Amino acid sequence: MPELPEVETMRRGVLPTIGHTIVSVERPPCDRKPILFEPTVQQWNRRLRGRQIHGVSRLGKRVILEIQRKRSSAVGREEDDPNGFDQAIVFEPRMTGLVLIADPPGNEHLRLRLKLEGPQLEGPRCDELLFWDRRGLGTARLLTREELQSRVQDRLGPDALAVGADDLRGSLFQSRRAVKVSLLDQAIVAGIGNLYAAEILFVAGVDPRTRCDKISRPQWRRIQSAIGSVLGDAIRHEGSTLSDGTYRNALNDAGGYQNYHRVYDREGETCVRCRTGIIRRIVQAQRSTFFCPRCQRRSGLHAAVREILVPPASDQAVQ
DNA sequence: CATATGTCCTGAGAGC
DNA sequence: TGCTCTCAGGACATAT
Repeated sequence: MPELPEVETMRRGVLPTIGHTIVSVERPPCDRKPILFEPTVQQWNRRLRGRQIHGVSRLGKRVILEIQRKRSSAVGREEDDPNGFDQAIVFEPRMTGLVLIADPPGNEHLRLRLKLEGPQLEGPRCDELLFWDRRGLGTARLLTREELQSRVQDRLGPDALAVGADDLRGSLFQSRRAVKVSLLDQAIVAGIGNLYAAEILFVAGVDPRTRCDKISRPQWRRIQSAIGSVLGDAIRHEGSTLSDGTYRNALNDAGGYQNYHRVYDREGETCVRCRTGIIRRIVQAQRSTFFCPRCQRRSGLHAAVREILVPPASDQAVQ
């Protein structure tokens, strides 16, 4: 389920396509229902043929291919304008979508192929860029720069890697929703999904059921700090490939952060921090939430402080 | 207005 | 073994 770390890893993986020219756009035949794709493939070709990829960015959980603007030269010929982009391809992987420059996991479920040409420098081959999506909940859209602003950027809160504790508190201090549900709201903060919300609140030592209007300033600071550390670690490990094996980076390699999950999908296991609590699974807004009832409490002292008062069995103590 | 629920999709796994 | 059923959760539509 690509969330910020997975999408950021995809983004980095397709950076080598920058400077390449789009030769054609194809929608491979697919037995299944086609993904949401707009406008038509003819429009994609008309608007993209001969254009260069100017940059690759990320907005929340979307990968953005920036398409270089054309400008008219003195003699009236169109040429590439190195100063910007006027269109954007927006890939939204949702559950099982992948943006690839390597062969996809299978020939089935290939949704889009961009044929590219460009200077073949050292590094991975970039003669095509693919969008593959097993479940077909993902989307691929071609937007103008203005549409990217109004239809994507303006609807998102600050990026999770840049959000401040006061942003979070300011948006949520009157909200009665559970904090875990609010962290999934992309209009509050962009990039966090179900898996990382659980990991973040574990690191922050906050009970996921806590109402936002009951969260203290120090707790917001710990949540903000945990957002940065958890997502940063996950990016360093190139995201999480769960047991279904779906998530892959742009070269079709699995991520590694699943080996570091502390609570996600660990119901019934002993908490890795206190070595006493048993990880619980509850359902919030129709999604699984995992947490340690001992380390994550709605009120009272932060777990790190409690450890001083009530030390858990630690490795040092055993030694 | 804020918050909650329903919807889409495929394939893995459970249970019989 | 082979069938049916449930579940996973992104974002958005619709309901309360």
